[in-house]
Amino acid sequence: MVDIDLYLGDALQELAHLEDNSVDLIITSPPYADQRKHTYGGIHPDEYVEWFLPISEQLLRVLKPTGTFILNIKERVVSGERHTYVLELILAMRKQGWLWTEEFIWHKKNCYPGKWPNRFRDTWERLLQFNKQRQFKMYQEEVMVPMGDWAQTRLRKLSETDLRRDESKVESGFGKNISNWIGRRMAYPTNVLHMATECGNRNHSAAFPERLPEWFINLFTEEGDTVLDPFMGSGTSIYVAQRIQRHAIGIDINHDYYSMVYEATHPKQAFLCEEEKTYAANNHSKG
Amino acid sequence: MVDIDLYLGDALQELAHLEDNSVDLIITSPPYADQRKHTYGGIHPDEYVEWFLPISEQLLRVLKPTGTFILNIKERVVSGERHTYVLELILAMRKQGWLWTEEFIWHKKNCYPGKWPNRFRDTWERLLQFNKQRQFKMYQEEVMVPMGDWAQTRLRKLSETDLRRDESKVESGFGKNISNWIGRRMAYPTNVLHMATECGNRNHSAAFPERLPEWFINLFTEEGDTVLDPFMGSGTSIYVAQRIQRHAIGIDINHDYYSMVYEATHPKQAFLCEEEKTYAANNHSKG
DNA sequence: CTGCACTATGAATCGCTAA
DNA sequence: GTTAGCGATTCATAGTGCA
Repeated sequence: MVDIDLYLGDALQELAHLEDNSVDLIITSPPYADQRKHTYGGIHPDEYVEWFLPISEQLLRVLKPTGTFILNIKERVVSGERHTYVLELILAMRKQGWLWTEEFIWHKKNCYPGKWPNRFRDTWERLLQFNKQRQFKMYQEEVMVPMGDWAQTRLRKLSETDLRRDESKVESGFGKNISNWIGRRMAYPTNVLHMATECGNRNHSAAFPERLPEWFINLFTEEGDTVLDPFMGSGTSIYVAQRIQRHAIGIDINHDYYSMVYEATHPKQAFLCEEEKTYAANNHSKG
Repeated sequence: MVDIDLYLGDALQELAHLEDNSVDLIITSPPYADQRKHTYGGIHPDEYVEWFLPISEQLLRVLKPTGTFILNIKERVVSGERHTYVLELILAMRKQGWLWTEEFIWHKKNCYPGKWPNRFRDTWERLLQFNKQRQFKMYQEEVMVPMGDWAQTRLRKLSETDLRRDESKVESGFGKNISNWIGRRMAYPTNVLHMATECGNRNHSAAFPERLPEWFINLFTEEGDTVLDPFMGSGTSIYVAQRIQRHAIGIDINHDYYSMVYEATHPKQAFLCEEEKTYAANNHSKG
């Protein structure tokens, strides 16, 4: 069984314990900005960038050159406006040395109902992808999705246009190198992720559903790679990382969260010491 | 029939002809950076903000205090990174006096295919909502969508094909026969819009499908209100505005586009002079 | 009018090579 | 060095025509 390292404490301080260039994937959902001063994790919107930059500097240090940082974030509405701290954060992180490679959209399908006089329900969040360099590890085949039904009839006989487009040098498009398409059942996904928010978890509200970190962990890491979540909360990404055989590192300042994740990820430790290989093999079908 | 004002020329110069506080809704899709070079000359990503700010200043001037500005835009990839001109534009427009009220996501279900070593297909674009003040006109009831339960049971009785065809209807409420759903259980939509790009239309490529401007025009204006598109292109928003009885103002620098939109929006002018009411009524089924 | 097959096409990006 | 051009790669949808 792969290791799990859990740290109880402030993200900035605990990150100092990690070595340079040691993490393959950072995926986290930091505490959202909050105007209430004294709630857990609440950072005032106007101070958000200032608060996060030292942390992202540490993250830049611990991430391998080929690694990826996925930041789940969404700006709050303040005084009827979307606050700009996320935009400013992206610009500031670029100055820090990060590359803003991509922005995925998480479309939350079963978002809670609600109505406001001049605003609809907010059913999406940003999943910002940052990298240290243009070349990074990505295992696209691990997250392929079934093609639409259209493919069955469509690929049986390519249309006139499909063939013509192949000949035409100007128009690019479907039909080039048709051999690639014979028997193709799966397609590459897009940068929009449709996932319902988790509602089955009774005891705690997870930041995101398991499928979300699972998707990114499969996309950006191999078995045995290291996944870091510096704001693990209820530990969804840590738990998923363990399940699919990644080395997980989790940090949280809240003792209840820390204990809960520790318990969940260290079940029957003594028993498993001798049986880890077997356990790991059997556990594969669980995903 | 409501008026249509078309201007042939540069957006910045033609906007000067419009009066202060005279427009209820601005909806436009300006040329993206380095895109559409043949018609708009192509704006370099690094100069995009600088190029757009004088235009947005004019837009701020002509928009009514209760009006809304919807800006359709997406940053392109430059050297493996998402360029930051859109983020910078939002920050700069706020300094200009705009409020960044909301960001809708347009999920383009049929995006262009493609595969790259470190990137998936880009299936979404931003629809930035800007306002002059916190209180603006919004007619939320005009864009309600059928609710889950009822839609599910109703659709289950339909054939496989119908089900597939109507999926978009259920998700987004942008179905054509939306009137059939009125009186059923309706819900307010979200800030994620699921719509395919237009694909059947030969001869001209529209920036967005008709249902997109239609949705925003219904949401932010009443009959007789004024809708402005300073980069009308093939005129989708102008045409829709006319169809649903809004006063439309369109600007484009390209003579072919101008002529095409003029022809399309001024059919059989002489005949219609006497029969405009009848024509308008009959024309409803055209959509 | 419905069901089905067929067709056209959409704001793309990367890496290599030539100038 | 720097840029510009071009080949290679890749899906999903709506409209049309016809039985």
